[in-house]
Amino acid sequence: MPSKKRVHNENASFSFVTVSRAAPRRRLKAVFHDQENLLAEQVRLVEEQRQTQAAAAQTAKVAQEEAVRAAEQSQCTEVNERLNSLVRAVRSAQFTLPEFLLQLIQTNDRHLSSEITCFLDYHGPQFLDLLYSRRPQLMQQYTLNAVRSMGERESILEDCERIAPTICTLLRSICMSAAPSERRDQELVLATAICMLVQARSERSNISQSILCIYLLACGASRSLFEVLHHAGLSSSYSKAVRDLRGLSKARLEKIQALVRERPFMIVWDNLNIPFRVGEQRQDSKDHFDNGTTATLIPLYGVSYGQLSLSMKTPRMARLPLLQFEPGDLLPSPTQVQQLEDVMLWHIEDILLAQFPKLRERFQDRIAAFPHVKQIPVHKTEQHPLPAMHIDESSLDGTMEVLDTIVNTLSLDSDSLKNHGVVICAGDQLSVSLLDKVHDEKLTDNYSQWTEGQLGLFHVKIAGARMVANEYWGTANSLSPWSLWKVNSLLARKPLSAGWKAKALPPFRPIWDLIIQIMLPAHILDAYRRVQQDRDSAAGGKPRDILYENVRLFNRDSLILHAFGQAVKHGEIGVVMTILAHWMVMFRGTGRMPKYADALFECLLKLKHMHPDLREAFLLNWLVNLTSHPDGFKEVDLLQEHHNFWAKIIYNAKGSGRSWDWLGMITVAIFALRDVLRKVKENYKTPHNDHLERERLHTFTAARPGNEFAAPARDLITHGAMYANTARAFKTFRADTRQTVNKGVPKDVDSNDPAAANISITTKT
DNA sequence: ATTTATCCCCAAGCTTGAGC
DNA sequence: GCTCAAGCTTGGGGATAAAT
Repeated sequence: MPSKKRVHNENASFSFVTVSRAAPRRRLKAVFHDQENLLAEQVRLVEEQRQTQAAAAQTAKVAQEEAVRAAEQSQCTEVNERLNSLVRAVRSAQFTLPEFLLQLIQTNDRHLSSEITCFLDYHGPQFLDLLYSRRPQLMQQYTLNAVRSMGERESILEDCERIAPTICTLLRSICMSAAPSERRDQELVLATAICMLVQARSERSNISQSILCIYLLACGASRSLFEVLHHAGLSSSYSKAVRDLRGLSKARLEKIQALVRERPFMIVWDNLNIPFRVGEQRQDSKDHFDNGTTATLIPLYGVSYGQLSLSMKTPRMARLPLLQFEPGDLLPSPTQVQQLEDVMLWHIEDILLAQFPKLRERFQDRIAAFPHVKQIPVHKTEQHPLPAMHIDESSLDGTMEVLDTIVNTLSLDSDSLKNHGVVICAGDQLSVSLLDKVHDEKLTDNYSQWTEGQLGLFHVKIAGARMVANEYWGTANSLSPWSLWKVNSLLARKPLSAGWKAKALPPFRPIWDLIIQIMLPAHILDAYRRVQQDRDSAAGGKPRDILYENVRLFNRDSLILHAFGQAVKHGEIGVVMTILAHWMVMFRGTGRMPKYADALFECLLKLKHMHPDLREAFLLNWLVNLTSHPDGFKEVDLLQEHHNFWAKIIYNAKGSGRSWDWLGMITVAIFALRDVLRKVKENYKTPHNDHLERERLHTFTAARPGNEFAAPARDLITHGAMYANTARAFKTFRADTRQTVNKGVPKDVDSNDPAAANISITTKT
């Protein structure tokens, strides 16, 4: 026991030693002899004393409590006595007790009523607390009902009917015609009119006007429109609208700042380009791009606060992102190959059944379930957009500035960051690789300690679609009976530029629609018509049917693309990973997409070696679901792109006059374009086109006409698998084997010359 | 030419204190 | 303890300078 030890020490040191007259030796010895006994005795005495004191304190305390209890008792009996006498008085006044209480509260006697009002003002909460502690369930039920009835009181018209029945009847008789209109909700007009009248009476009752002015602001109404509607009484003034919006965003930001202190979160950012174009360029007004960055904060699903501690990240020791990898990591594993095959087979069947719903109905119980690997449970993701930053994130400095600004916006310091743990940062390939490069900036804060890059799956999907489109695009205007170009022009769709040689990247939407919506279902339906008997036609010295090979490869690759899109939609993150493992090889095979191939390789290997908790969080939050529908998942970076889309509309509406005019024109065009696109989709959704059948594309044909015009497509998996055989493969992820050797100063050189100090680098083999 | 920020004024509502 | 009015606060509107 520490206390005993302290006693021991104190007593042991309690001896005086005088230098001038030393104690007699024998006496000293005796003391020494007895010292242990003496100490034990002293310890015993001190302990005894302490016990007596404690006992005395205990008795005193008990006595005091006793007294208090007695006092309480007597007070209680006294109070009870008084209460009883009161109740007797009440009864003698011909009241029952409940009657008395209710009447007391409802009394209209001036003085009594005032007292009751005062009582409720000062002791109301206490009174309610007492009621609650007496009958919790009753009070809960009551509160719930009260809140519910408050919520129901939303209809303005109902309130009006109650408060001002005469005016309501009057207005109704004016605006309601005998025959109710089909196209117009007259109640709505009535409610609006009442709101306007009420606001004219008191400018403080302006809820409907406030809502309308926010709406106008979001639509990008001009200031003059605001003026007109405001003076008409339909909306509030422009300055109020701006004030409200500012208040709204301030409140949102405060909410986010509170949120990041109690919930784990991830951040996604993307750059936002707003073109400002002028009709006639002048020295002081030219076309220019405004580069900015928008970010969104997403609370993590399935992770508790502080669970992703910073220690889960292994410290980065080298400039290059070094990875430990084995031969098995270079290709998809056999399980993954099997998974992909299952998924592809399931999708082939699903596409057939989607075209013939009656078939699905008929064989309802015999349709196999989707081969699940690892699915994100259905949940609803919250999203909190952060203020747009006028920073160009596509540079190292910009990325650091973005991170700093976000941390400032969230008012996080190093302590709260430490409490929160690892922050997952999502973005496109460029953002993630920049984030990775920021890691070796030693001078500033070490961002790598608390960030984890997450490759955006939407951009991977775009890359995958481009790969398929470019590989099977063929040559424009060639006579080959099948190529993506051929199909595109047969369907009279908008001419595109694709293929590996094309200068511009193919637009994503049109090629996705072409491949997934139109060609894949058509091919599968056509292939179902035939039983494939031919095997690899290229084997041996047989003549090659290049078109047949192309179509088969295309079917495989587009099916993978389709499976990826579906897996994303349903939150099937296991299948997504499987496909990524395949695409990693296929991107290599193209020879033109090294960045995405590297990014996927790095991403998958990082995931393999990641701390299990962090990996789970990473995977569960790789996709978001804003609707909580089972098929409502989407990629995190797509969400950000959608934000940018809206930001552009709203921001541009408030830009300077020129851009406003310009954007006004564009937005009109966007809707027109979208309508056209929809129409095209509707018309071509189930293309009944016998081109595939006529050309017998899904059959091996030895001497096919037009074969000589077809450009053979590569089997991207085969090509990609060969990449690892090259000398410089994966060089980004391997440590630099060169070592520095100090060879000293050569003898024939002046040793005072610092430039002569020769350190040479040799390669160790 | 238009938006945005700021200042000033006004009206409604709330608080406080005097008078009854 | 109630009523009423003065004073204070808040929110809204309008004008105008600054910015774009």
